[in-house]
Amino acid sequence: MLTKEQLIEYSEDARKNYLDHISIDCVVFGFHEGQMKVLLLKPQDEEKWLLPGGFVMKAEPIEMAANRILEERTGLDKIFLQQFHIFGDPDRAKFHHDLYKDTVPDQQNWFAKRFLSIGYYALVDFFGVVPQADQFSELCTWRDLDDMPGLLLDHELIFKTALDTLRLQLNYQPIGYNLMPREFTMPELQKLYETILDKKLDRRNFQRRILGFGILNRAEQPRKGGAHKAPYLYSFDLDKYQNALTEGFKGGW
Amino acid sequence: MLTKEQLIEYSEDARKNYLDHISIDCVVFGFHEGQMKVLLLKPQDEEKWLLPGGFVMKAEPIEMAANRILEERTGLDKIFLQQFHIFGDPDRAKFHHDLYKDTVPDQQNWFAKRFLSIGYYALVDFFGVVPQADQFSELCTWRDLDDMPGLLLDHELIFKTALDTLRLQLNYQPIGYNLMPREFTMPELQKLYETILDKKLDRRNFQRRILGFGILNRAEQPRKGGAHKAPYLYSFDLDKYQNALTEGFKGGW
DNA sequence: AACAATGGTGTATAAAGTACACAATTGTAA
DNA sequence: TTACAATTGTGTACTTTATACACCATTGTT
Repeated sequence: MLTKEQLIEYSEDARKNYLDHISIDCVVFGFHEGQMKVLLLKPQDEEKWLLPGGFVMKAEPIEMAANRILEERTGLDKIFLQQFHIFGDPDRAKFHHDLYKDTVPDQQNWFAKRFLSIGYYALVDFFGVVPQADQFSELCTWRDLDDMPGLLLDHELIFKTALDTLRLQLNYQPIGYNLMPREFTMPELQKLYETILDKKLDRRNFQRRILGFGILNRAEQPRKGGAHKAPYLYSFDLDKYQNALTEGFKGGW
Repeated sequence: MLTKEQLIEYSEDARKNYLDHISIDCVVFGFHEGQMKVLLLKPQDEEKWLLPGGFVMKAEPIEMAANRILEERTGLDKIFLQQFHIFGDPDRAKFHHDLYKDTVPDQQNWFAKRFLSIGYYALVDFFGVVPQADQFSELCTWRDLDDMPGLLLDHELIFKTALDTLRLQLNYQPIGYNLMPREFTMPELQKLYETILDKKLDRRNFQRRILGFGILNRAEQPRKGGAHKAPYLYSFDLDKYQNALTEGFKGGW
């Protein structure tokens, strides 16, 4: 929790630089060891957590704002971002207002405003991220999708909406380039799909379908060294992948 | 075009009642005589047209704002609305700013601000709508989808995005309840789909697919009186329709 | 050498999508 | 009255896609 003075200083700064009433919240997905991860912040002196978020500078395109905000949290630039919804309930963000309402007048508290929040989801390379807390938080870290803590404000809703959108996208767009390492095996990619969809897929049918999309290149050499049969390594054909992103697939899972 | 005084008065009013920096633009689709229609406004002294739009009151949920704005333009209440994107380019709405920049100082011109616009599309009953121009416009009327005039600002982009979204929704959601009269024939419904998708569909396969969704009731009596064979009349089963809206279909066209 | 675990490939079957044919009804023209 | 065009209802063969399941190959372990 900020001191009264810190809050007022932050507020003055924000009033100068940021658009009123607009915030951005991001659901950052990563994938590691067969687990879907979400980047979360733990505010100081709070039980519940928050999605990484921020504000839009007065002359900044919103997509650029989302990128800037996530670069601060992850160290990554040029993140794959997808705007998915705007959350505009008048009471969605009374939290910071209530927190300080007795000590700081609303005029001086940037957070006392009503905020509409633009929801972005991001797909990022787990290993590329160096989580970095912001000034309100004591912790910024990955959390497993099936071990999510409670979230403040309406961030549960934002998260859930992002996940639903991602699942829908899976039906008509390729997913994975931003989440997988450069080279990966078919079972690894399948695990990603299974994690996002939260259900088992048939190994053989998955392989046929994915290969049918025609966006993968198979490496000459299989991966050696592990136990069991050596699996082939695949990588995304970026040209065809980008094309599939724009054109879209048919059908559903 | 407003006079200087009108603009200043409007601006004072708006500053009091509306959220800064946020606007709403709506793409209202109707269907009549086998043609897809969009509700457009023709501003005074302008060649190009605009989508109906407005602002969000300080304590008003955004969905309610969209509803209020459209009620003013159409006379309809409880409109089927779908938020589909937020348009946030910093330069997207410099139009009204430029128009008055020499006569009204930015401080007094509500339109001189930067606006992020929330895009909603609406599906409405063509006959239920009584188009009503706003104070900036000389005309509010339906335009054919294939006879669209030029649009101001980024409204071409907003319109196009809405149409793309609608086409996508067609793949996994029922469409039609809000666009068709209570009773309609299968060829009439097919025409709606063909118009939205802008392509011919096979009559027999369309019928099978639509009936397969299980959201239609067939009336006892076919429609009499027309030339040619009397077609059956169908209506949507609202319960099943609503359920399909939530649950969604599979596959694509 | 047998075995468990994993991965690659194939095949039979079911479901869905596509293409097309034919019969029924109704108004119009000959 | 009859032939015809236009429109609608229904069926059927074919193709493509989805699903379920079987078999073999490779590698480390026992």
